[in-house]
Amino acid sequence: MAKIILHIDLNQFFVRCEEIKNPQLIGKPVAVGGEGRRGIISTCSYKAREYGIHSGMPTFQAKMLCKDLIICKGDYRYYELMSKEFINYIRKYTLKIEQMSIDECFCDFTDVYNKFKHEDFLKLVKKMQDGLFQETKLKCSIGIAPTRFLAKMGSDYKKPMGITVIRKKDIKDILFPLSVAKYFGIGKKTAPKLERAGIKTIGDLYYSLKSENEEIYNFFGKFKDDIINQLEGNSNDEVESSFDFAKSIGMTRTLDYDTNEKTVIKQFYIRLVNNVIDNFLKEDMLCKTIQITYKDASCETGFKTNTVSKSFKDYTNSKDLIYAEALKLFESSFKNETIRLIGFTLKNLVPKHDIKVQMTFDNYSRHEEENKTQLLINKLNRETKKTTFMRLSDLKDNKK
DNA sequence: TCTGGGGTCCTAGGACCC
DNA sequence: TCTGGGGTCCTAGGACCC
Repeated sequence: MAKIILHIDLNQFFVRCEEIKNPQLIGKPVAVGGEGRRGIISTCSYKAREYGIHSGMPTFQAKMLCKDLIICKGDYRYYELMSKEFINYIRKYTLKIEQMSIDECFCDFTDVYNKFKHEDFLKLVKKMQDGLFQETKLKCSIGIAPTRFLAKMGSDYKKPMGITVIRKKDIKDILFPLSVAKYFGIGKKTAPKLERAGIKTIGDLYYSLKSENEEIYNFFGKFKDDIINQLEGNSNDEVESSFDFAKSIGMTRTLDYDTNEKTVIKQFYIRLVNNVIDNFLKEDMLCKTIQITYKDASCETGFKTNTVSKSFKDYTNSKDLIYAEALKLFESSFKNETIRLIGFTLKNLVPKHDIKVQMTFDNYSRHEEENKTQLLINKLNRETKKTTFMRLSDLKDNKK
């Protein structure tokens, strides 16, 4: 029997958190974002959207559109606490929850559904939505569907406080008329290309793939079947209520002013490296790769981002090793360009518990090449882990 | 005043091993 | 002389999402 998957999406979450903290903000043009010279809007209230403000817009531009715009700096610790309240509330209904980001999750409601008739089930979902609001003051939109993809598209369909059911037979009516840019996974680079090729709606996309339109077919390569499956309601429907480990930890920061002064950039970089290593060490993980990100200040190249990376021979959590290699990589990669942004990321992370390590990392300062790690990657015991950890992870729909 | 920052996944070319 | 082919890892870059 088909599954009943819910996707629950908190409406304008950061702004809503600010409104809960300070109800005087309700109904006003409010945005959460950076206030500095190079700040941008992260989220904004529906009132602010009436002025044409949207996320990703530079703050100064948003202020030009609405001079009364209230900018909140953003309190991410507080948002994380609210996010935990959200998940804890949903747990009253099911434990099959997969948190996708700070403000959204998938739930498998198949068992819940089986206890109710269809009509009663919708009432139950409505009750859950209202209950969340009463208990936490958070608003959410809910998509109900037999697959994750359709549930995700459903929660996006009607906001705020929407509930949208997309059964297989509803796909043509609900999704096909939508702009192709609404398709989850098609972003601002791909959508214009498709539109130029005459693919304007999700329906156009589906029929062109089905008719084996060669241009579109080649464009999507191996994903064409995934898209067809998603649009026929046959894609992945497993909700994995598992602990999802981060695969990378990093920080990037935009400088207040572009510069090519090596001493300034290096100082800035060292602060980033230290912060990233500190965050990493809290996670009980090992890493294998370090990466530096540079955003070139030259406008002609359109803020081109360059990365350089280096992998260690073995997984490590040695602060000394990572720090020393981070400096080396900087020295070998920085070419006196004018820099707008710089970042440092640790990649290829694995949980320490999953690896049996004979570590001699402490010897690093004596002889770095002597580090010998013997790794045995064990299969995660996913069942015993809880889903409270908040990490972005990806939708499994595209994975086959 | 002039476009952030946290991530994930995929791809392609080259190196290297067998 | 000439130079296969599979597999894996590393590196860099691109697209996308929240």
